[in-house]
Amino acid sequence: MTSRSSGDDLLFLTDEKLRQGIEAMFFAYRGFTADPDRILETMAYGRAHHRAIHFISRSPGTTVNNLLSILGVTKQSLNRVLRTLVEDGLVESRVGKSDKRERHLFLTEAGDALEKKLSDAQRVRMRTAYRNAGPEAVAGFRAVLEQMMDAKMRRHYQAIREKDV
Amino acid sequence: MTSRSSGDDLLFLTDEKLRQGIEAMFFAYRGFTADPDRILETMAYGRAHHRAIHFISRSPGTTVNNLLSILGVTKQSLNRVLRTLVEDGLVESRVGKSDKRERHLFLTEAGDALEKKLSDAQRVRMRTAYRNAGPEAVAGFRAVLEQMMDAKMRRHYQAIREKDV
DNA sequence: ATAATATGTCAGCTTTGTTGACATTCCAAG
DNA sequence: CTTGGAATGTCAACAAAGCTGACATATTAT
Repeated sequence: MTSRSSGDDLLFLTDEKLRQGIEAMFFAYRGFTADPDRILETMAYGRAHHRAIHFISRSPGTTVNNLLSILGVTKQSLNRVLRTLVEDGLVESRVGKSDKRERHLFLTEAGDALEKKLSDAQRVRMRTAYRNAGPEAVAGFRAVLEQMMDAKMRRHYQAIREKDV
Repeated sequence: MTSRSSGDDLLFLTDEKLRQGIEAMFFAYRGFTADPDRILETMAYGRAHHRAIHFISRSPGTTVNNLLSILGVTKQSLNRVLRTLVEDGLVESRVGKSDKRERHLFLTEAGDALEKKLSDAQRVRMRTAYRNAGPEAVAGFRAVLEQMMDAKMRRHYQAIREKDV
């Protein structure tokens, strides 16, 4: 653990450093989304579809409400995306067994194929970045990102993460 | 420097870890923009205005073309944002001295005040995250982000960064 | 003179978010 | 067994912020 107290060098907390961090986030997020975006624009889908597919893939059988909460959008906005994905046969929406009001979402084979395609593209960049930066940098990267999340989002993040601890 | 070769433990490069990194970026970016977004939605501005204001503040006198290249949008899109900022007296656009085709962009006092307000909100979160994670984590965070950028964006990032090295 | 550059602007389109209203289905509490 | 509330779907209208294409203007470079 890094010490956070007294004698520590606090130069990493100057406004200038913080501004650089803000810019790094901005530029990096652009890179982060660039590869899947390129794939998506060749079809009739956008980033919103990618996000839905990603989280359905990560939590098969998740309900619409849960997905809503993860994605942080309105049900109308999500519904529009989900409808096209169901119509196009990428997502299957099954009525809940115990509670029939709920819809449980699954990727079809075609949906899974697209997920893999998008996720591969994104992971290639992540893997290269991770490898170039090294394991310690990656640990730091994740620590800072986790601290940057809203508490609610952090819970979602940790819930999904608890797959391999 | 962290070693990148042979005997190293490569568990940080598993697909599962990479997926977690992808989700961390997604959730963290939401947190990253949340605070300024809350301020912006009380006025007639959005995230696009914030970005313009941020980079004009960082590089006073920058040209429209340079800003275009940093933000990665079309001139029509930027122009819409810039026009409202100039109309509202937050940004000043001065005809270039040596090349009169160029417009150099500056924040007015009012623009600077808004920049500070937005940037303060964003930095509070960054500072807390940085402090909680510690200096080494921050170094790793920035190393990974830098690796994640497109080469072109990395050049912009480094150009701005070279203010305090 | 002519070509290229930097900028601004008009019009129209797309994606993805928002509200508000309303219907349906179903669980659960009284 | 009725009724309230929850989960979902859907319609309409709207806004922010991207995009393309076309065109005008001023200025600089060749």
